[in-house]
Amino acid sequence: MRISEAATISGLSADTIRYYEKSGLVPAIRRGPDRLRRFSPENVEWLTLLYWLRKTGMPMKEMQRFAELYRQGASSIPERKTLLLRHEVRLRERRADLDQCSKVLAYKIATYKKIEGDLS
Amino acid sequence: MRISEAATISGLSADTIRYYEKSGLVPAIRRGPDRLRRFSPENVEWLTLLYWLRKTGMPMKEMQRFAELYRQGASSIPERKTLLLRHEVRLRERRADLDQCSKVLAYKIATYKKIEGDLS
DNA sequence: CTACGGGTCTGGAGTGGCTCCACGTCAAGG
DNA sequence: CCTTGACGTGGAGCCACTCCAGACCCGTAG
Repeated sequence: MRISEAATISGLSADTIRYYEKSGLVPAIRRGPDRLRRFSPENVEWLTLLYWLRKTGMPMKEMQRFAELYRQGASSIPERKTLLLRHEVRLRERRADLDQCSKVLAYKIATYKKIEGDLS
Repeated sequence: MRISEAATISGLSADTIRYYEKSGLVPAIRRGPDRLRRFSPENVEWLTLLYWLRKTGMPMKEMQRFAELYRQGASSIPERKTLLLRHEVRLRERRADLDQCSKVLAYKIATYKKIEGDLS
């Protein structure tokens, strides 16, 4: 499959995929005889994973490390697992941020409503 | 109060506060006779709000609009409220992203565990 | 055969939102 | 009087994209 299809499936843009490849985040994208990229299902699965990791705040350096481990094969699985577990911690932190922000907003909106009530 | 204290209380860095002021996100920061910024409690409350909005993904353009409305006084309160309500929608979307990512991670980690089990 | 439209390539510039730094000023303390 | 430390400004640097120009290739229509 070619880049546009890989983009729609993974959620990343074609530009971002190329950028990720250049930055070493995507191991082993082959090229066809036409020099165009060909994406295997594993490639697309990998990109989809990157999509979610990035979207939830994993920095590129960490994704680079992750890709490096991936290239090293099955022996790196324990370390890959710890990396993902650390990301789960980040998810929890982000959820706490969202909750905190919800509270702040609820308070603000309530005071706005009160002011509106006072004015009318 | 001066910038470093405002920074620790609001959660923003002094650099970011100066940057926000320059970008028109913080109305009416006075200066003392020493030309240093003096932050009122309302200033700090405002900065804290900005901190949470930014941290949860409100773009600067929207915060600029918000600040503009704030400068227009109480008559802009309905529009400020809708702006915050729209941000609440964004919070829900982000929570959904985190949940989705959690699922992806859980699946990945489970397959890693399975592979580790198979190897040993 | 040629023209053209569409998808892809590369390299490079531009953007958003900070972050860091050099250099200068000023007030308080030793 | 001299140093120290918080603050000021202007500008460079950084991350993670995003957009664009210009070239290439393929298929289809005229």
